[in-house]
Amino acid sequence: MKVATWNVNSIRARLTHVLDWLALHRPDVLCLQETKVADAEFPYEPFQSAGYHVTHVGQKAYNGVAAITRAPAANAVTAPAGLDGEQKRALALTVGGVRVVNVYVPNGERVGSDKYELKLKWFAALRRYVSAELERHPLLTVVGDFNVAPEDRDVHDPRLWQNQVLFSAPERAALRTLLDIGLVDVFRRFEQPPGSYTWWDYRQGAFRRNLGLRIDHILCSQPLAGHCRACFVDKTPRGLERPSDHAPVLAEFRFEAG
DNA sequence: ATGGTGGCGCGGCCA
Repeated sequence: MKVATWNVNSIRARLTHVLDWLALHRPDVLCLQETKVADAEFPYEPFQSAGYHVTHVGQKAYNGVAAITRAPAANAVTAPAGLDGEQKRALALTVGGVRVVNVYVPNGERVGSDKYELKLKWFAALRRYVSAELERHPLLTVVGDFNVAPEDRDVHDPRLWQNQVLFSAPERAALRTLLDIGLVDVFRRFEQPPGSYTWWDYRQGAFRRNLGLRIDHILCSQPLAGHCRACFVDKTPRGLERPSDHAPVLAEFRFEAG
């Protein structure tokens, strides 16, 4: 089973990139963030033609999350408790026996701003929601754009980024609370190239210079993490014409028979 | 340099 996450920064602007990537990797579930469309404007048809089902919760111009699944999803929740505000940033569903929570955590603007405080509150609500989900679903993954780099090695220049939004200590502590309740960052279960990032600013040739941060994650419950056989960032789409500023992250799981 | 690039949607917000 393959699970992927990708902040596409507009599904309409990135439709060809996403369809090409889907055809190449054939994930069982691809979670998207920043679709930037209301539900009625989502381009369902091309995904259905590719043999996929779409669960989407979005709004005009901002935010929006989707799960693209090979099998029909079960028990989809598009307004998770505590994460159900005007901003469409979370959904949950079950596919292939795995509970998948797809999140687009608020960016936080800058340390100390109102949006920063909202981001920390959002993390607290996410922790509460995931704790409840874990009790019902031992095989659970929380994926998406968390807008936080966990460690020094996830930032091209940790000294430059210390106390900055996306890497401040309170944000990292908030992300860590998800690990404290039992989730595992499966990316670090495997050997990775140094300088592995998932987001590069559009400005000043950041991608070409690999000035990035690892802020998109696949966090798994311990029972599910035990089945994880690979996890990697695919930088390829970030190098295409008119790319998203994020690259997709993909994890592969094996469930032995019997 | 309080900049810079990009999406949405057509001025300014958001990232």
